[in-house]
Amino acid sequence: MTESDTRTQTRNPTQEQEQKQHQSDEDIRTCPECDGRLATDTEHGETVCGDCGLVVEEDEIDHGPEWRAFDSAERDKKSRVGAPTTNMMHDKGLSTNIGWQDKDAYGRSLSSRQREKMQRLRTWNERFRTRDSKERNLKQALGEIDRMASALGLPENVRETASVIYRRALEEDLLPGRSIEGVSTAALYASARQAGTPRSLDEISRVSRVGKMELTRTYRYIVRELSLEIQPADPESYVPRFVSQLDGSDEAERTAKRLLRSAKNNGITSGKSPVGLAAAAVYAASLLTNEKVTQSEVSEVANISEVTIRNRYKELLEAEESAPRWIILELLLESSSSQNTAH
DNA sequence: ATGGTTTTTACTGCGTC
DNA sequence: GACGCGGTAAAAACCAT
Repeated sequence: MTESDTRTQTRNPTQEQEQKQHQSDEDIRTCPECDGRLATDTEHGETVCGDCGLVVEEDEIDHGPEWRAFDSAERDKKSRVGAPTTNMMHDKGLSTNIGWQDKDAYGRSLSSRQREKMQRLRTWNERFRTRDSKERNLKQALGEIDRMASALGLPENVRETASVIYRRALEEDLLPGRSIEGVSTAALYASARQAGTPRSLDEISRVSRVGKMELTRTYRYIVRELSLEIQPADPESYVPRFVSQLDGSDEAERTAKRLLRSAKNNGITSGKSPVGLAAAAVYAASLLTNEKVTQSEVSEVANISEVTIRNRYKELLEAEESAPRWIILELLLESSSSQNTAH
């Protein structure tokens, strides 16, 4: 029972109930030495004689987990030892949480007296939990981040970093004068870019309650004040999403990425919008792989005008033709790579 | 605020199905 | 004739200064 002892939470009464039952299910065999009753000691994984203390069997329990995991993410998912702390909850999930069901640890209903008591505890616990304005602020912001992230299909780690960024903004008193929505949106935008799964400003502001203007202002502010290091979005990171939205093949995806790489090496990408480049690459790739996709379809999923796609994709194809010179250019660029966004 | 750059809007012409 | 595509000019948006 060490596992449940370390927990302060009583989130899952039924599981512990099962464990109890399992434990009382003892062997009733007799000792080979003195015929005394044998007892199973589940704590140490031994079967011992109750009379003479002879250990009949030992190490019969595998103390390791009964599951297997092949990477750390899987391990996180399967391990149920302790509650993981998470930045997605305003108190990192460490505060006491009183269940809403009026049941005790064994799943039995409480008496009405107990119920009243628990209700009072719940009230007070909630008041302490979200005591000051910062906590309440954070709570709302994290809810907002969560909502937007799911609307955009962003993975959990992005939400986590967004939470961290927001938390930092809060700690550095960056909030006054700015809306909670604005800052949470900016935090999400920043973390999505940091994680290499960027969403364009348009996409973000579509699910956010704040307009694009406020978002960009807040975003810039946050990035500056927290000195976050966010590189300009890599066009390639948009490609997989666009290709899949257009039902393109892996072949097309690879081709698009190759085009972008050669374009980058030719130095024609600087100053151009990454989304536009990605869209153009996807379109160009669809031509090269004979997968019919129209410009308007690409412009639809990428939210980029057809004109931009036209302009970019021509440049991409030209760059591809002068491919052999990449290597030289690459070397030249790398020696003076400090300013590849110069303009 | 300003100037330079990029993107968008709107419109037109051309070829094909 | 609708559609996909290409081009252009002017407006709008963006960015560093």
